[in-house]
Amino acid sequence: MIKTIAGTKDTLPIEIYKWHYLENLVRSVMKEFNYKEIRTPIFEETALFSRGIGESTDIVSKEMYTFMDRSETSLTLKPEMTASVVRSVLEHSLDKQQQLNKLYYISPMFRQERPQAGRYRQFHQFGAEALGASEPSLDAEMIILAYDVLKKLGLKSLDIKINSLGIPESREYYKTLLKKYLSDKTVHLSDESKKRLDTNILRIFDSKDETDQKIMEDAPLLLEHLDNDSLEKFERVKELLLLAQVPFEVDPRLVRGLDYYTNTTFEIISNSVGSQSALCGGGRYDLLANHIGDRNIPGVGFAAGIERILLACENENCLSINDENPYVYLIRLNKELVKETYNIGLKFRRAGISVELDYLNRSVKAQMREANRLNTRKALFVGGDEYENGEVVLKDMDTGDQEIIKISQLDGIIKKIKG
RNA sequence: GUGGGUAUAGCUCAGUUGGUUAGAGCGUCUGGUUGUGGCCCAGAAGGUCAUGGGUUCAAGUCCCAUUACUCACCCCA
Repeated sequence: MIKTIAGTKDTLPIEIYKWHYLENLVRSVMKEFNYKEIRTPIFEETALFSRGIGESTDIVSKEMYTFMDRSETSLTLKPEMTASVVRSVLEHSLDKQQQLNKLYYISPMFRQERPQAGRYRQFHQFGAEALGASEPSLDAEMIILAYDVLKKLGLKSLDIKINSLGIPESREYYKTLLKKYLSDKTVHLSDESKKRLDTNILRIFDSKDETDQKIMEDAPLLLEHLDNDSLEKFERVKELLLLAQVPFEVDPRLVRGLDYYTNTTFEIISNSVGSQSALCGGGRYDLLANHIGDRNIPGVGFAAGIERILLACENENCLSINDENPYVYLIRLNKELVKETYNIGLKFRRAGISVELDYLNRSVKAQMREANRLNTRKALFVGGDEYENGEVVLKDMDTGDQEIIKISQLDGIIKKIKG
């Protein structure tokens, strides 16, 4: 038997309503904030990601699905969306048509990691990117936007962590301070962290190793060494979050893995999922456009993991009601009336009312059981004396009440149901 | 890439110190008097006990290998 490959999964009909619900919610919140949807190809030239995300990152160095096509071009399935969106804005000069572009997406992403709870090789993200302004109001808007979606789903145990990485100049200076601080402690660091000394020293803060954490407790913090402009922007982000009544905590240790971040970074964490607890992450990337293109476009954005969010919803019992069932089930009382029943069903369907009926030649009892299983609101009986008299019987499945309706009045009934 | 766990019906799982024909609940299907669901009752279908080897008179059960799944590390959504 051929099965799905590791780290991918089928989303079966029984659970699809959750995805529809989440997707609809995302679209409506995005509309409230005036973000426009953008769709980009599932694969891009490899160079876009290696340059945009950063050669030294884990994503680029070991997690990308990269392959050659027949013309020997190196292609990569998108591992994240920001680089693609920025590429698209540059390519179509959206930044020249209007100064600020507010964009959102819902899309699959691909990373070749070892799968575990809340981590898949094909996974799905929704997210937003605002390109063309470095105003802190947009940084705050990203956090508010993401938080509103999660809140509207009914999620409770959410922690928002924010930090500022400042600008490269102050960050470089700070790195020398950190190196100096660690210089006499290097031997005590974990092997992983020793490697980070050269590749990405900031990420030693992320280490889960206990001795590492102890060492880092007294380390100098980037937040204490920001330039004045970055500090002021960070203050404004915090002000706006307070005003929006979005709870957050400043986490000076929050260091995101991607190279392109400047100033604001943030993460939304849930403690009702497994160890992959980040539902959402994002930040500002004012330098990215220049990296992959020919001009500067300041930007800020976030990405949220749909599988993780749905997992959290499951564990917190949100989204438990599936309302994607047909409205009425047609019960065929006499076997000879197959065509007639089918035709009445078609009438409902073409009028925009969702209908199911029997395709298996089953007994009336079996048809009723099916109607009950589907949880339809009504059952409509076609056949017997009533049908001979030009009538059908409409039964309410909750109350059990039945009423006799002239077939000639069916159009009116349909109108009433729709109204 | 590293480490732990698991593998018996469509799903969730029992299966004793190895011992006849492998079980339950849920789900599915049929029926419980002409044409009416849920609850209840009766019945039916459904299994290469992951795969391959080994030990034994005898293996779902013990041993080894393989594969798959799963959780965690690294990192991330």
